[in-house]
Amino acid sequence: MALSKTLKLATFNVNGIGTRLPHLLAWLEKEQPDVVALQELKTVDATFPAAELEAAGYGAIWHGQKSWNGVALLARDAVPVESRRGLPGDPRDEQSRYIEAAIHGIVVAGLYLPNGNPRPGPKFDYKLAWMERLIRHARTLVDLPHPAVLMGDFNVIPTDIDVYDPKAWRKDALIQPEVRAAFERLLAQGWADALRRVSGEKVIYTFWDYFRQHAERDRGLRIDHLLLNPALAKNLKDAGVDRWVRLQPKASDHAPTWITVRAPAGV
DNA sequence: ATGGCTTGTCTTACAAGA
Repeated sequence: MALSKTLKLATFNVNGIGTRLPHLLAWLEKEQPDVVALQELKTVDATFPAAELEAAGYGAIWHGQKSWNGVALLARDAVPVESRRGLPGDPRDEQSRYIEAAIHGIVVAGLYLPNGNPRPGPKFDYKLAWMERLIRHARTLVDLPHPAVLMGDFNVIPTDIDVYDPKAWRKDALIQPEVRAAFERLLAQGWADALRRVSGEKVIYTFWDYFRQHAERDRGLRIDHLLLNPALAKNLKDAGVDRWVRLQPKASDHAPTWITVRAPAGV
């Protein structure tokens, strides 16, 4: 038997793939992830940089949108086999926030959960409704015999240790009790929060805003998550955040967040 | 309570982000 192979899965909110392509390519080259979920492409399908990613060794599928949102999945030396784009449950929803594919033997859901500010208001209502649709769809994935991951920018601060100053954020949509409760209900289906599972109670941030040198001062939030179904969680090896990407000039406000897993049998 | 900064856009102001 061959030694079991390790796969690295990562999520990265690029905050505009047009501006951030050099950062993305440098990160791919250095860290060599096998599976990547991207959020906030902020570009239409026609201008997604598929050729540049192909040249870097990555097959891709993407769901763009003018100016806002937009998600993609990348596969190193492979092409993602798309199973879904867009969450079921609201045919009128035109925001590009969900894409799903089979990659290297894993069901991979890449998501960009709505921010929800300002609150209260229609954007917060949309966030809560989107979370209900995610919970309903995730129910169909969690008990699969195949490994599955939900990864992306969840725009949810799960607990007070996931924010540098809970009081400063207490009115924000990312920290509201009903948002946290919905995230807890998602986890309660059987999903493992991989960063927490690996790191215990350690403080981990994945986002630092552009104000007051928050990145350099490490005043951040943990809002990018990788949730693993039981079939994948049993293969979890390690997890982390590539904070060095956030400290580059002209960086996204998010850093790539990753796990390593033992590859599924037959991959 | 606000603003601080960054992105993309039918740009020189605005909406949206978190």
